Amino acid sequence: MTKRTKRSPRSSSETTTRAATARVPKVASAPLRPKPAANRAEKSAERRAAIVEAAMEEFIARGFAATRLDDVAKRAGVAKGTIYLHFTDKESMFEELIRTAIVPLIGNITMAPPGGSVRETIERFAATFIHEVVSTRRGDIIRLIVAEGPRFPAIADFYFREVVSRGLAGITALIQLGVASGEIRQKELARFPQLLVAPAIVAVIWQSLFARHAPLDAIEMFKVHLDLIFGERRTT
Amino acid sequence: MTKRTKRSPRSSSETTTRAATARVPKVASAPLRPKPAANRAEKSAERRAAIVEAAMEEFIARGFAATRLDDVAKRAGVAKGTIYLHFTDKESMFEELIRTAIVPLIGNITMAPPGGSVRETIERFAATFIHEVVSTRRGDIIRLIVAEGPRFPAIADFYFREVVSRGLAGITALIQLGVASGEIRQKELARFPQLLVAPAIVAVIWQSLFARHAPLDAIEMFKVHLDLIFGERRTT
DNA sequence: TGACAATGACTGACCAGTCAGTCATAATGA
DNA sequence: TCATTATGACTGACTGGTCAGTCATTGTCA
Repeated sequence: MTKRTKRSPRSSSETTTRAATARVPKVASAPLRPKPAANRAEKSAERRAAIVEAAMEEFIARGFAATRLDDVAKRAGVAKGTIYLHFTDKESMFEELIRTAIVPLIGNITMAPPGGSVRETIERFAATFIHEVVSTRRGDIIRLIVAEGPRFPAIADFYFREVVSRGLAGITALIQLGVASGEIRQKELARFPQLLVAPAIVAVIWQSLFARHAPLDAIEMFKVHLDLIFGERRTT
Repeated sequence: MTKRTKRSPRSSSETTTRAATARVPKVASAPLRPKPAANRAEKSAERRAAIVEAAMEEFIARGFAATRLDDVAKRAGVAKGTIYLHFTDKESMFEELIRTAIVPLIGNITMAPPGGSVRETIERFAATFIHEVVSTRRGDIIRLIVAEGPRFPAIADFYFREVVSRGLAGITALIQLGVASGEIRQKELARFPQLLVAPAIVAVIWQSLFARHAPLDAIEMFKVHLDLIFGERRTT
């Protein structure tokens, strides 16, 4: 019921921990040293980070229902009980994980440096997305949301509010900019910003399911897609 | 191990079954009456169909791991043991379900009447797809494949072989036709047929996750998408 | 009546969540 | 500075419940 209100981990110095095992400086008064990483709070934060990392891995590999917390604990190098010091239960753990995993995406997405043409902006954005999401484990998180969303309305809601609606709003603005400047012919595109990102979504899914059957050059595909919207690309 | 090879259910008269409980006519010779459905084979087929139907429902709602066969049995109006007369175990049941659920899709997809322009053909095809898949439970099956695919390589493989590669091949052919006839400007599109279907995939996902937040007119979206490919549509 | 289909109580493995006990670290005081 | 006490993070054996799969019994058709 009552959620623990640990603050999220700030520092994450992993290697130093082992190095400092032998002796712990007894600076009783000053909490001025964030680096050496050996006091209680920091260790706890590190463990939490390890749990989060391990849980992410397991959830991605097996889905929510099939993931065993015993396995998560083992992977994190921690006893099962420890998990419950950081999370109330499996379900809220899952939800919290998805939430925190998504947040950094928003940061990257919303910052859209307005330099250059609309096409350039979108191209840059798409390259970032493909590089940071499609080709990494974050893509799996998106797949995870698609997979578990219907069973976790809270997650679907959160994702819609924080990512989808904002992202689409930003893209709509970009499209309108492009229409105004004459770069984009098709005015109707602004009504369906989903069309612009659709290839990226498909790339994520393809990556998870079919990459080993037929690899897909997401960047190149997206360029062709942009050619459809902006007209033939000049040969680079 | 050994798969049972019952043929798929043909007749499905559900209400009549209950109505006919009291007395069963003894027409031993003539199998000319498909409706009353009371001999052994037919009853068995009906039960199997009920199980398949119920299992589909449960798997879509909960995913593979979280689905209880007790619930499937209850929903199908059957004892749990009966399920094991038709399927070896939960896993092979799931795989077989997905396979048989997908087959009808192929039928609908491959039949592409070549009348009219390429755009018309694609438009007709898309309308069918959206009507038959996006707006129905078959869309959920696609989502289910996305969700469970990584854990069931056999399913991902099957799906790629039987649906994705064939579908994309057909679409590639259509695109090349369009390029040859001058309807499609962008030759490169043939390299990424995924681009043509991407909006449909996105529509499926949107439907499952976000429809209640923001309904999406898939048909209209697809038309705008085709306008990008074929040029502005003439006002109907 | 014989053959086969259907049943559902039962088994055993599995797993989320608990909690009494341990021990490294922090606090206190002399 | 060192000894003593207090703290609370961490552990992992344990519990209660769940559920896939089985099989002896019962029902039904030909």
